[in-house]
Amino acid sequence: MNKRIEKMAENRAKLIVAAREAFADKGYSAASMDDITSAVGLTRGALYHNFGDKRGLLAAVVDQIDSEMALYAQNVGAQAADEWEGLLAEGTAYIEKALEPEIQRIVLLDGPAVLGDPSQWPSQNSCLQTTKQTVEGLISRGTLKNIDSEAAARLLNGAALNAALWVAASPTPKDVLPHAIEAFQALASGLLKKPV
Amino acid sequence: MNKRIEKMAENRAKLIVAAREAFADKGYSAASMDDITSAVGLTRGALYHNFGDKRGLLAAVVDQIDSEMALYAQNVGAQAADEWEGLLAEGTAYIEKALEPEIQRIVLLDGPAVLGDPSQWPSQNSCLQTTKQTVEGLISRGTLKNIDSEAAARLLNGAALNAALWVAASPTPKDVLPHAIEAFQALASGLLKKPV
DNA sequence: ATATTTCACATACTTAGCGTATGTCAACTC
DNA sequence: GAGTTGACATACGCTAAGTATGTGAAATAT
Repeated sequence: MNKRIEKMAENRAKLIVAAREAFADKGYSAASMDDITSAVGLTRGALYHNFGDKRGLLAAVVDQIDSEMALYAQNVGAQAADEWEGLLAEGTAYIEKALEPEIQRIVLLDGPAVLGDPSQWPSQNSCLQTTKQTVEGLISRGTLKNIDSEAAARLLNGAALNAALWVAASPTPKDVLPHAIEAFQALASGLLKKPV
Repeated sequence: MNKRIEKMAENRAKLIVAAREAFADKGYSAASMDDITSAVGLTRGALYHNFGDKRGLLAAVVDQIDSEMALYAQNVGAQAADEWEGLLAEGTAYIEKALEPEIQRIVLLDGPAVLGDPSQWPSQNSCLQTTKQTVEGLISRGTLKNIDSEAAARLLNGAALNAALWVAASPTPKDVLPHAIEAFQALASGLLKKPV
């Protein structure tokens, strides 16, 4: 029973997949809603019914990607030797993830422009929450200086984000990436109470 | 003589002013070119002749703002006691500048989304160049660790930028700003060879 | 089991705004 | 002062977002 809500969820998922592809490929504004819907055998009617408007669709896509990234970052962080290494690992993982064109285009470029500041997103930017928690743990354990955890998390993410943009846009990403990671870890070490 | 190029420069300037206002107010995509031109008694013909397309207009606006910011940052940095203090001062100046809605909307949100990575802009992001030079000076003097100067500059700017976005979006910017600045300075100190 | 309602989605239409092709008149050239 | 250039205006087409309305299958009621 309830074949309708089942079908609806299925269509929503299909639309998000199609939108994700189109947004990544052409960018938000150049991606047409007719193309997205017809790619999965639906019409704009379905889109407006499910997501309200084009922004709503982008929000749904961003939310999905964001969740995936947070999950990934958490896994990477959990595998590190200690929590401090975990923070560094999370950061570099973030940089590497952000090298994917899809992430850049949708989450780092179009997302903020269309939806506004990431920290205000309904998805709450789960990625940010992850690092914030790690930072808090490290502060309470006396590893890090006693600074505002949200501030630290935001700046770390911002640094990593720009590092990724820079690396991706460079003609030789492979050569530049190590420099970016090195710089990131140097900056992060500024948060340590007792410098290495 | 040459009344024509004079008039043209004047019109260009007027259009940039109008565009700057419209972009800051409504955002890039919502700002209509008809509105911009009619606001200064011209038509879209003038706009397309001078800037090629809408993107070209945004590029011109961004270029102007960027130059202003670089000039400001340099002045602030030059007034500091030493070069290290100058770097910190530049960073906080950047954060404070980025609190202006105009800067945020045009340079930090719409700019990257429409024009792509800032470091590839024709204006070369003069602001970035300024910090890069400061960093190089500090490295050669042995104050900072020997890391890639461009990487350091990019990450510092990125951190500052996100700090500004965060502060501006917060319900109580005044209270949050000091935390942002504190975190920024902590991060920056990670670049120091001999920690304070 | 049939009638009724609901609602997920389709269809048709309106409108806004970018880009382009063409026109025009003042400013420079010869 | 006739010809040419070029900065800008005018007019048009086209794409694409949003909206209002239609439709048929699934859920519910009788």
